[in-house]
Amino acid sequence: MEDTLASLFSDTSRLMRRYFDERAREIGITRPQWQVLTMLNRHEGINQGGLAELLVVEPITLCRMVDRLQEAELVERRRDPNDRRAWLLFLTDRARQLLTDLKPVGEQLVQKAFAGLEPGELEQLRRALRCVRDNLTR
Amino acid sequence: MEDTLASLFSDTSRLMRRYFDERAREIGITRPQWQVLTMLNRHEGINQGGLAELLVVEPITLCRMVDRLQEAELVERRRDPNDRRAWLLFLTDRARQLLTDLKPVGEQLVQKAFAGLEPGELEQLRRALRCVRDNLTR
DNA sequence: TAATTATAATAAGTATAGTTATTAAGTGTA
DNA sequence: TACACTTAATAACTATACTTATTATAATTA
Repeated sequence: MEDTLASLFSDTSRLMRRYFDERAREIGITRPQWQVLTMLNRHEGINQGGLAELLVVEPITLCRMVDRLQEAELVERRRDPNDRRAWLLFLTDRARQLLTDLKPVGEQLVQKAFAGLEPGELEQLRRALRCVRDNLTR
Repeated sequence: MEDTLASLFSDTSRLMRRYFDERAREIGITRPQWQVLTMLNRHEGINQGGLAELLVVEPITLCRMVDRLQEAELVERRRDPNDRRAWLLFLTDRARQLLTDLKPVGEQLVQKAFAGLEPGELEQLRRALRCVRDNLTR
């Protein structure tokens, strides 16, 4: 089996999602939702378009995720006083508690996924991935 | 911005999918469908469970994809004469033509994604990804 | 100022990917 | 042989992610 880079990429990312989701489910959240909350935690008050861009996702995708997160009382939409088209996004207290609970799950995933790789190899991996991301970002 | 490995992984794989899908659409196929056909090309006559395992996907996911591929006359299901529960999968001539048309798309994606990385770096990247995959495979 | 263009959000529709549960058919064992 | 167990496929449901198209509002330009 030749293990092309492309197939290695899709396999590893699917496996990471699967691992995280299995553990996050009992806490009541999915990995993409957790990514939204994490990013929002660092940029509270951002609007949907801006958050979509940070997450490298289409605006409609984020819109639907915010719908569900709002329904779950994890995210609050407030009107932007300066732009009546836009919503500003905020975490609820419940979301902050969830993030605290999920921190060890994320850490364990990273530990398990990258076990056996030296710090230098990890740094090289990070550099290669950044390069790929920049090559494909338009 | 810290660029965690986990977020770099999900960003790069999403960007790769996006790039491929944009170009494959006019040919009338999605990236996961193309992966199914490619794998099937190497393992014609395999059953659905076996193909799902090769693709690191749940059987139900593959089942639905084969439904659509069959509808598009790209895949043919034939009964396994030795196991009446199972289907054996075969490519149609239309699928073979598609694969020929898509080959340069895949090659261009790889070229664009990994531009600027030395052969040694690519080999190291492949090794790291294999390690991650094996760490997470159960 | 009026018309045009751009932007923010979202609707409708489809594909992928997972969950649990079900059906049908093999396999093994008492 | 009869029963339990396993396996192959799939149904129903949900979440993510994309497409094109629409609505409302802002910004720009003629």
